[in-house]
Parts: sequence; structure tokens; C-alpha cells
Amino acid sequence: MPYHTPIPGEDALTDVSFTNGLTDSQKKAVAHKDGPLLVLAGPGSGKTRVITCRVAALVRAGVRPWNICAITFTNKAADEMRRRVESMQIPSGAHISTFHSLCVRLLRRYAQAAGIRADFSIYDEDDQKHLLRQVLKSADVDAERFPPARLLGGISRCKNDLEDHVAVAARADDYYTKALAKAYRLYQQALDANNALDFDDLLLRTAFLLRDRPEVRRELGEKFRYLLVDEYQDTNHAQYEIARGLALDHGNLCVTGDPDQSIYRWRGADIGNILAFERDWPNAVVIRLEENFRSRPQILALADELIANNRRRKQKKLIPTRPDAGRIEFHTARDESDEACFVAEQIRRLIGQGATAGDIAVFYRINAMSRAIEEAFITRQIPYQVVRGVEFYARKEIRDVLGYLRLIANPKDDVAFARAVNSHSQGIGKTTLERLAIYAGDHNISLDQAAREARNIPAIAAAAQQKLAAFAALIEKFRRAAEGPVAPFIKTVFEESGYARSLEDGTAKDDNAVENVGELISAAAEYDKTAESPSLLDWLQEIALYSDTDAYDAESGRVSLMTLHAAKGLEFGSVFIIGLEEGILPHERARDGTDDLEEERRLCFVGITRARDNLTITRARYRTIRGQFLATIPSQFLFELGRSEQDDGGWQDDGEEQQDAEEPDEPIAAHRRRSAPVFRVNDVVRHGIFGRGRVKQYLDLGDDSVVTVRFDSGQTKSLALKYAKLEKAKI
DNA sequence: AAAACATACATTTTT
DNA sequence: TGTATGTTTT
Repeated sequence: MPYHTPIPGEDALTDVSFTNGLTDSQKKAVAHKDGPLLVLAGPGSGKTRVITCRVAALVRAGVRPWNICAITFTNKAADEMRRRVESMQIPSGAHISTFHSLCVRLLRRYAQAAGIRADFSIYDEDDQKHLLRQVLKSADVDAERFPPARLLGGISRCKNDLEDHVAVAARADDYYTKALAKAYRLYQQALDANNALDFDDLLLRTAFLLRDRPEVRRELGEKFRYLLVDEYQDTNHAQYEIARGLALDHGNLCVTGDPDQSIYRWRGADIGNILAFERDWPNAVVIRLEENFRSRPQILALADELIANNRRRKQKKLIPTRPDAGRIEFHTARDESDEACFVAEQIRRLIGQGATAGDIAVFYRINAMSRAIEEAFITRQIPYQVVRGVEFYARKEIRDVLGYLRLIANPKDDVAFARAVNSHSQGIGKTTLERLAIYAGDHNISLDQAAREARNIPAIAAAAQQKLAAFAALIEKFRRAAEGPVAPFIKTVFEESGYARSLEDGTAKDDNAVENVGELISAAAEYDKTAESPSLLDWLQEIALYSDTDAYDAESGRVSLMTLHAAKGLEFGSVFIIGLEEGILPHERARDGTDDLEEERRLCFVGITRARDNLTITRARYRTIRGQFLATIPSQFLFELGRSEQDDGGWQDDGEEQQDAEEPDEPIAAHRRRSAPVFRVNDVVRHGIFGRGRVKQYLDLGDDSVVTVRFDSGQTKSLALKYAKLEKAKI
């Protein structure tokens, strides 16, 4: 019996009021197409709507919902898509999730084929760091000389490229890579021993599963007959292989994306994946969506002016469809608190004029920049929400409780053991733990197992032996009770472990600690309600992929504060982007390397194109960075947006400070040593690599002076005189 | 073994 | 600036 009466695709699309500028044949392709489909779409063009409409159209054409799989990058995007699909009044059941959630699901189901156990722990950055440090300490490696964070970054990159440690070792021909390969091997062995996967493993294992087990691949191809991937420009190699593997047997792969909005290169995203889609799938139908239904024409013009500076990109138009209106404003503030005051005042004015707080957002490059804004909002009683990464799950008390729970769910999880035993404190300290680790290592067993055998470890004092054994027994007792709903179980563990008591008495470092654990329990209760058969393991694996960014509430009626990364996919009537300064946007770590710089530019582009009507861009002359009050240099992006230094008149100034570039404008410069040459604005200079250029701005900081030069090649660079060999050119 | 203290250190963006 | 580790004291 047919699941649903087939309806011609066009009708299905009309049905769901899909009227945003597609030609009839494009609509038909979106609704009907068996085979690969590439949607290249600019910001505000209804890209995600194409996906939801395709899902709806497929279902109406008789495809069973559970044969459709749509993949997004963030939980937030998945939720949004689920919401939209449900509102289309079609039978639900389509699988909509992030890459990582999908991988967890597949790896649990096909654990055996993937060569792992289904009850694995998922390690986040903190866990990874802990584990790597542990491993390097006990295995005296030359890799110890490199900072763990750097090694983890290197390992992550390898995993994203689907390289295992053997492959890395094989290509290692320099000191660092050799050390990396060794660290990778040891780290991976430790992960295996702990029955744990890190975020990258989730992708890598799934990609390998699809590659090495054709029967699994075929089975999944049968299950997910239609595959859709949103934000395809942000796929890394592993994700690319997963999408390809899942679609290999039927070719029904629809991807959407915008190369100009690729902002996750640092996480291994390869913009080449979307640029080469037509090569990978030669019969792909390509749809371009260039009309923008979101922003005012001036805003689009500004965005276009900026992004045109990127070389590695496909030319694309931003075609406005809305009439002229709205406002663009630039502002230079004195310092970050002055900047925050300005933003807050502007927002107050907007609200006074009838704007809704929920339709206003402030974007910044790094999370730390939210602070000044928050302070200004608090004094002015402007309601706001900060959309922040991790945060809640990074809290000490939350991690401690999760330590217990993870250890209960996965006895091999030594990282969880260390955390739990540490929070349990009372009598088990560093030394004991160290001795226990040595014993466990010698006998090739987990810390949990070693603790049970504590009485047989002569190196450990009798009293400590007792306590370890008691701890192991306690965990074992919990383990036997870990069935069924999660929330009551967490409560039991929290109280009976004695951790609740230790939070309440004495060391009240954080008076909200107990409350926070309560919140965790509520979250678990929520899970218990929705899950069909709740289990601790399932819940742990779910929340491991959860970040507070997902907690963004579109209906909160409050001003949203978030990073530019978190802003992707959202839109607001009025947008403020703060901190357009060299070293912040673009971030200092992206200053060398054009690819990195182009990514920063895309980030700025994403921010600008979030705005529907009003856009305000600000910078501060001074900013406190890591506790130091420093003079700043305007972002080169400001030049590209047509705001040159001389033309500062375009900036609305607070008037407190005169802006004479030649005048050393604060005591900072006065006592600096000087050995570097002095330049003036408009001096013609010569650089060994970039050639001839003209000084646009000179910041006098003695030896640390920075000079901004627009070179004849057209590019603008900010150079530290100390490093850049810059000389005055003759004429 | 725990607490108090000192010192180094890194410090983007997210799953 | 804050964290996170290492060192000394109790």
C-alpha cells in the first residue's frame, strides 16, 4: 500500500508556499530529483528552506519519512529544521540531526563492525587534555616538549583528514611530526583502553566503517534513501567521506551551502568540498540562489564590497529584493566600556522607537568581549541573553557529577575515575592516585579495577587502601542501580556519594553549585520524558554533544550577545558588530597566511549579512586585552569597507579624543625604547616581499610600533616594525 | 595529604 | 586577565 498519494512536485512546492524566486524547473528539481543536487546559495536566500521544502516534497511524493536523512552542523540548526518540517503538516519521522549525533547513533548500532564497544565515553577537550598529559607523563616521550594543546590540535587535524597514527608515522620526516606521530599513537591507545572516543573519532570511525564495511554501507543506503546536507561548505574531509559513503549507492545527495560563509577552516573544514561537488557528482543539478530576501540593499552592497577582497572564491551576486531603508553606521569609541555604552545607548534608542529587544543582536569575535557589553546592559537594565559555548557543562560541579556518572556507565573510563575520586576527596589524594595508576599500568587494568584490588597494592598506605576499596564498592553499588530513568538516579548518586554534602558545607566557592546540579537533574528529567527507553549511557552520549550555543532562544524577547561564529544561520532586524580592530577581527592568529585572513573576512561577511535593516560597526581606540590596556589599530576590513583613516570624518566620534595619528596619544608610548625607524602617514615605503606601498597609519609604540601600509598590489597590511624590514622608499 | 602560596602560561571560533 | 600547575608550608 502506498504510504501517501503521490503529488507532482511543483504542486507540493506551491503547497508549502515556496515562492522565493525559483524558476519552475528549479522547483521541479528540488522536489523531484533523484540524483545529486547542489544548491549554491547566498545569505538570506532561503537556503535552509530549500532543504525543508525538499523533505516535504519528497514525503508528499510518496517517500517514507524515515528514509530521509538531513544533516546539519549544529544542534540548533537541527532543531530549527525539525521545527520547520513539522510545521509543514507532513507525516514526521525524517531523521534530522548533526553529523556528530548521527555518528554516535551509527557507531552504537554497528559497534561491532566498527571494532568498538557500544558503551563508549565521549571525550571533550578537557578530557582529551587530561588524557594526553597523563600519557605523556608516564611514557617519557620527546613529545613532552610540545604543548599538549598543540599536539591535540595536530592529532585532531590528522583525524579530520582520516589519517591514523600509522599513516602519520609513515610520513613523518621532521622532528615535530615524529613527536606528533608518537603522541598520536600513545593517545589513541589510551583512548582505546578507556573505551572512549573523542569528537574527531566519532567522524573518523564512521567514515572508516562506511569505507571498510560495504555491507553496512549498503544497508544504510537502503535506510537513508535521500540524504540532505546543509552548510556543506563547512564539511571537513571526514564528514565529506561520510556523506559520500551514505549516498554512494543511490546518489540521492542534496547539499546546500555558500562558499563565502565557510568559517570553520580551523576545524578542518575544506571549502574545496563544495567547490568540487560537480566534479564528484558529474550529473549533479546545480541551482544558484542569488536573490536576498533578508537585508536592505545598502547592507548587501557593503557585504559585497568586503567579500570581493577574497581571491579564493566563486564570483557570486547578492541581488537585493527589498526596498531601500534602514541605517548603516560606523562608530569609533575610546575604549571597550565606551564602546559598550554606545551600543547600549543605541539599543535603548531603537527600543524606544519601537524595536523589539529580541530582534537585536551584538556580535563579537571572541567570547571574552561580551563582558563590557553585559556590564553596560546591566546598568541600563537592557534585557539580554549571552549565547555561549560549553559553559554550563564546563562547570566544576557539573563535571564532577558527570565524572561519577561516566565512571558508572563505563568502568574503563580512567579520566572519569580520576575526576570522581578527586571530587570525592576524603582521604584519596594525588599520591595515592599516582600509585594506583602505576599499579593499573603495570597490570594493564583500569583504575576502577585497580581500586577494587587496592588491598593487594603494597605501595599504597593501609588507610588509603581502605578508602579506595570503599570507593570502588560505592561505584559498584551505583552501577547495579543504574537502570531506567536518569534523573532520579543522578539524584541518588549526587546525595549518596557524599558529593552533595561536600558542596553544601564549608568551601562555598560557588554558591550556585547545588542549584546547577539541580539544573542538570532537570535536564535529565526532560530527557526521561522524551526518550522511549531512557538510559544513563544514552543520556551521557547525548549531552556530550550539547553546547550552550544550542540554548539560544529566539523567543526570549532579549537582546542576543554572541560570537560571529554562533551568528551563522540567524538574522536580526538590527545588528551591532564590535571590535573591528587588527588582532581581534581579523584575529591575530589569522594575520599571517592569506587563507586564514580570508576566513576572517568571511566571518565579518557573515556578521554583516545577518542584519535585515540596521547595521552598526564599532571599534575602540584602546582595549584591555588580557588585563593590559593597549592602543589598537583599526581593522583592515574597515579600509575595505571604504572607511579610510583620513576619512575618519565618516565616523561618528565621541569628541573626547582628537585623532592625530602623529601625536603619541598616551603615556604608553612615552617610555618605550626606540630602535625602529619612525614613519609618517603617507610616507612611501618598500617591503622585501610586498613591494612598494604607502603608509596609511602609524602607531607609535617605540620598538613595538605598528604601521599599516597599503601596498601597490592592492593589499593592506599591518606590520610590526620590529619584524618587518620596512624602509622608506625614495620617491 | 591538604591547604596556602607562587609562578608560569595561554589566550578564537565549536562538535 | 584568569587558570592551572608546581612548590612550600602546615
